[in-house]
Amino acid sequence: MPTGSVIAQNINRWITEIHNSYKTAVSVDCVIFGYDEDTLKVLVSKCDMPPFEREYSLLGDIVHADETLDEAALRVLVAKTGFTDVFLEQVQAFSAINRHPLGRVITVAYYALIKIDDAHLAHLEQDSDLQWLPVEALSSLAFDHFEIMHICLEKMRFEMRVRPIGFNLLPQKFSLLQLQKLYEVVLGFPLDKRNFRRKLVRLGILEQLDEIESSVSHRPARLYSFDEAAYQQKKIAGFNFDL
Amino acid sequence: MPTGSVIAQNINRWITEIHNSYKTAVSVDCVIFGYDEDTLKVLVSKCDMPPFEREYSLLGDIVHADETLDEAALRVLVAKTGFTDVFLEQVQAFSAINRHPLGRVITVAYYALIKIDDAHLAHLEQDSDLQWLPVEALSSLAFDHFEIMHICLEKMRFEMRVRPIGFNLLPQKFSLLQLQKLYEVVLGFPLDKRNFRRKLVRLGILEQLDEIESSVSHRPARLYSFDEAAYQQKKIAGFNFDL
DNA sequence: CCAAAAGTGTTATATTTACACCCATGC
DNA sequence: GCATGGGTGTAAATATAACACTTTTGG
Repeated sequence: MPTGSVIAQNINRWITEIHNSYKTAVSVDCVIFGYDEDTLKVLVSKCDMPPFEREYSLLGDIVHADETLDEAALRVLVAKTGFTDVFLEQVQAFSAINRHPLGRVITVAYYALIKIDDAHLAHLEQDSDLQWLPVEALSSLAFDHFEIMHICLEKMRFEMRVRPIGFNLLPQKFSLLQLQKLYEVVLGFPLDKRNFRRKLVRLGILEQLDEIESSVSHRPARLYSFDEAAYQQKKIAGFNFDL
Repeated sequence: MPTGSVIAQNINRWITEIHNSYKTAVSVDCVIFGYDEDTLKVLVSKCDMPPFEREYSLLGDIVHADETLDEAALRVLVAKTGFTDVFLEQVQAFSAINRHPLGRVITVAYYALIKIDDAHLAHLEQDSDLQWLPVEALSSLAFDHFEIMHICLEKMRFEMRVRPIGFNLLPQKFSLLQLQKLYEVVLGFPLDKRNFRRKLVRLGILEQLDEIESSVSHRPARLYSFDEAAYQQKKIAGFNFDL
């Protein structure tokens, strides 16, 4: 059992160490994925910090004293995209000592999934520094953001197979082939149409709507929506997407 | 395209924000799992910081200016356990604003898997503040460490089913029933002996040794070891433990 | 000879895969 | 009427799950 003075000594050591570490800043960076034109895209911003003026960077910011990491990530997302209905998931911290040119900045990466729609695109028009770039087209980003993007992409791909998060990239109402195409694009391999449909329908987490596609120049597809309530019920019994 | 002065302005804003955020410290906390006496245990330390003097805490420390998070976690682990051969995996950051009584401390949690052996236990004797406690027996820890432990436990359980990490908790040489028992204890449900053996052997990641158990009062079991090289080869072709 | 764990195969069931044609709509 | 994607079923192969007895060793 430590005596009182040992305790006081330990606390002093801690206070000293915490003060010493006050030269480390903490930030969040968001890898914001969207799906548009059968392509997986990332929202990036022109970088205004040397030596990366010619590069794009992820959207991020320093974490404020009065907010958690989740709150900071959501703040960045809302500020830049105007969205509040986003799927946001912490991935991991990046801490290479010289990853930031202005000093020690440890960053915590998140990935976000958002539905790209016309309202959103209109909102973006007002910020000419922001751009949706196809994931496949990216080969470098400012700082260590390319590595961060890549790791978040892998995590997202993995989780896509295990949890029903893909719906966050699609409109509320979608056809089964839209969904299949999304999986094919994100996972990077083709899926059998009949097997895919059977599997998804039998999972029981899709709600079949009394609605069909309109203004398509072929037989219109049935529309579905994700049944969150049904998923929550099934999740408890151990559940796997398994594609 | 931002002009030079806009860039300078932006950089100044960043520098200011980084300085403002210098009131946040970053720490690592390690959830160190060991397997002993058919029980999953966590290594904890008597807490010397009010108001948690009656509690145990995880092993952690402030991250130094010249080390990454991984390095800090490894440093903590080596300092406390004397081990260098450890499996260490980042889990996630915890950032509740008042999680630490001495100020804002954002912590990054790791879990570690180590082989508890006699040399290790002897090393521990010298630090009477350290203890191996059965995971099942824990109901509270200092700070938010119980929540951290719980989340790390869930992540470890999950990864145990997908990657061959369980071997890090066993001696180099083990019998199939030792391995099965480990899985049963960690996952929390019984496994069929014959199916388990068939599955593991057919995975092709175990090396059968020319050695058997000694000094057991029953028929001695064949010993195996984990074949890291074989695993690395198979992993590429997409691999799943699948228990 | 007894206790204790080692070791071993088969069958039924469920899951996964592969595969091809007719249907409804807009132009 | 034609181009386009919508929608449907079956059979073979594979994986999983359930289950009981004989063997070997130490004491």
